[in-house]
Amino acid sequence: MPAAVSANPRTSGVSTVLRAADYDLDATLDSGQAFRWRRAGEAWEGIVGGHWFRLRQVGTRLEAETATPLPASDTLTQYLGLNDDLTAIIARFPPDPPLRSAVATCRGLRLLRQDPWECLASFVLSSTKQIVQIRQIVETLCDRYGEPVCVPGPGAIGRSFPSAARLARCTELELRDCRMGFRARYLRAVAMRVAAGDPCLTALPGMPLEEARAALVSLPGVGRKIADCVLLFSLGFRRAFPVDVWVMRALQDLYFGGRTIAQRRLLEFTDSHFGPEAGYAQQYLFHHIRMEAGRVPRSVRR
DNA sequence: AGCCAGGCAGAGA
DNA sequence: TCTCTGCATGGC
Repeated sequence: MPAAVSANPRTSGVSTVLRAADYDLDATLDSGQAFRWRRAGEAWEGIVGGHWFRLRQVGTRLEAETATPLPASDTLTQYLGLNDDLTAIIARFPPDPPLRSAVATCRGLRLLRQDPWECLASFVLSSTKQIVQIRQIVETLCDRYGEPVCVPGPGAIGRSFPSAARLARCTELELRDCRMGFRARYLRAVAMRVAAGDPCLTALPGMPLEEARAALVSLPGVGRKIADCVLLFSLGFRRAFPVDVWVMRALQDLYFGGRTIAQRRLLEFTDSHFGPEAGYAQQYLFHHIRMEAGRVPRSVRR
């Protein structure tokens, strides 16, 4: 990926320009995969690999500003899924009307490749929480237990997502104080397991899907749905298909004529119907229905 | 004011 | 194997 690098006197960091054809940064960063990105005018600000970034998309140009000299140049490219061949991926979707409609609306949406620990911990916090609330909890957790990160501006400071080892040293009460309720016990237990290397998250991508999923589900507070989020959003398992309440309803409405379907049958369906890029299909469906819901007042929805 | 949120675990049938 | 319930908290 060719990148023009230039000094940026305002931030004493640097700016990079990446090519981002067939890419939708807004959809990608606002589709419930990651919880720390926040809008800053036309741009998005967040932290990847311990480095602060400000991202702005202008057409097929993706401008990335950092506060310090750039980390390895492909860090961001990997994270943002810029190298995914979206045309080939979408060509592998089953040609059904719901997916066509989702692609027509959200084309350019990508799967992120997040840090596995941050992804796992964030989704442990996600159960029966709205996305806005997950964001709040994660921010509090970072403010209190993350490591300082350079950001532009005098006296400003950012925080990394706290490591498993750091959170393993927290008491359940300290975690509860971050407003995460009953999830505190799970987060603490998961942090202790991961800090002890059981499972070793970086070893999971080399395993078969079922095996990696089983390793994640063995963690307290991690079931099929959260495991699939981690498999899909951080470990590169593109067949993983997280089914949350939204996707459940959408699948029943769009593929089963509104009838309620047993969880078992639904998983058999998603496994067989959506093919090798099932995870991408899932994310298109999820983002699509969430955008539609956003435009309709709650009172009009079912 | 009440319903529900990118669920999971344990109990009981 | 399936269904039901408790769990903390806050947006809408």
